[in-house]
Amino acid sequence: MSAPVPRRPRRHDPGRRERLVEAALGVIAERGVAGTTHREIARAADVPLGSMTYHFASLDEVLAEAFTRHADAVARVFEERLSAARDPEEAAEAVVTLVSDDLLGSPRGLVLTVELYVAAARDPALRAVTQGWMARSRRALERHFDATTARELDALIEGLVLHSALSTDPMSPAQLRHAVHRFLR
Amino acid sequence: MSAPVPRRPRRHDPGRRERLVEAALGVIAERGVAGTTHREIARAADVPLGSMTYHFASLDEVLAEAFTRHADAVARVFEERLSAARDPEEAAEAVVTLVSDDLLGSPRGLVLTVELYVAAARDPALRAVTQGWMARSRRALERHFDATTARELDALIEGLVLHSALSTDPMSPAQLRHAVHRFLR
DNA sequence: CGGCGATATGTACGCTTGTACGTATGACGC
DNA sequence: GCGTCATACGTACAAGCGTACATATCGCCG
Repeated sequence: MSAPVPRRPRRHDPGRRERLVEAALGVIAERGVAGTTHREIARAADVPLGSMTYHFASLDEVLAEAFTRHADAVARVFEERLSAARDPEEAAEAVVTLVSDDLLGSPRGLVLTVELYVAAARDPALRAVTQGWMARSRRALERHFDATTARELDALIEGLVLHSALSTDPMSPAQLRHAVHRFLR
Repeated sequence: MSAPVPRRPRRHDPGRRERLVEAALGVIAERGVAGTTHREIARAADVPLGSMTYHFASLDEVLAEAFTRHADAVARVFEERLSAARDPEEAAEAVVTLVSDDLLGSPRGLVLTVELYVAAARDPALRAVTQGWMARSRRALERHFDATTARELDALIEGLVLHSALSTDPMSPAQLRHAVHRFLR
């Protein structure tokens, strides 16, 4: 009785490329860019190694697409929250929700963002991604605030998120609200 | 006539361990943690590969010491600038100088900091480093501001630095001053 | 329904990595 | 002076990497 070798039955998997990009994001969040390899992504998506080289020209290409997807997702939430606000007061509250719920809600997005920053420091293509993302955030804020305020507020958001993430005791929503209102007062 | 093989004459190099840690920081800044290897550090410090395994138990140990050194250096400057200020007005100006000159002055320190953040996300030992650093910064700010203000201001500084670093057009000292004073007003 | 081109798969190769370890050497205490 | 031991050095090795490529498979169009 030979061992029942589990031959891989998988075939005809449309959208596999997208699933691979998604799997790559998961691996980056869990192991970091440093621990993100063709083999690790393939394992996460349950596809053979060869599938990676078929769908992507290089590992850098996978990373670029994954980070682009991440930035786009975060920017979209940012825009939705802010476009739902009807006045500066609601906009301020939207920012608080954004930080405490969306950005600090799960460690995953946070880790991905910092990983992107590091990667962007050395890859011009990724720097374009971060810059486009920053521009979208600022534009969303400018629906409610003047350009200078928008830029400064965007920086404050960044700082609040990062600081809370690194801290042993993250700032509570009330503390975040206090900081935002103090700045906008 | 045999080729004059350049035998390595180096011997008896007290303080080599420290030089290696310093060299590691240079490599991290230039190639990132991902590109930081025993061989790369050894090359940067002009020592043989074997010297690495003699002085350090593992590569992680080198990274930990290097990042600790970096955090300490930045925190020290932070403390010096703020302890030199005599009143909140001077303290505010010290913060502006800190951000525009010390933190944004050279890309090196900035890259090292973000690399540290990423590494700390996965290494508890490094998280202790970032937390100790943050505590020192806050304590320095508390010489001039109440605890809440200190914490919020610290976050704002973080955001201003990161945002300027990622942006195509970094904020000018005047713009930074505007943001700081607006928050403290 | 037949074949062909896009997609999927397994494997091999050359390279770099972290680390271990045997040997060499010279500074320093006696 | 001399022996000893911390320090320094060169090299070897197994593991894991990105990537290339020959082969297999099957949806789709004629």
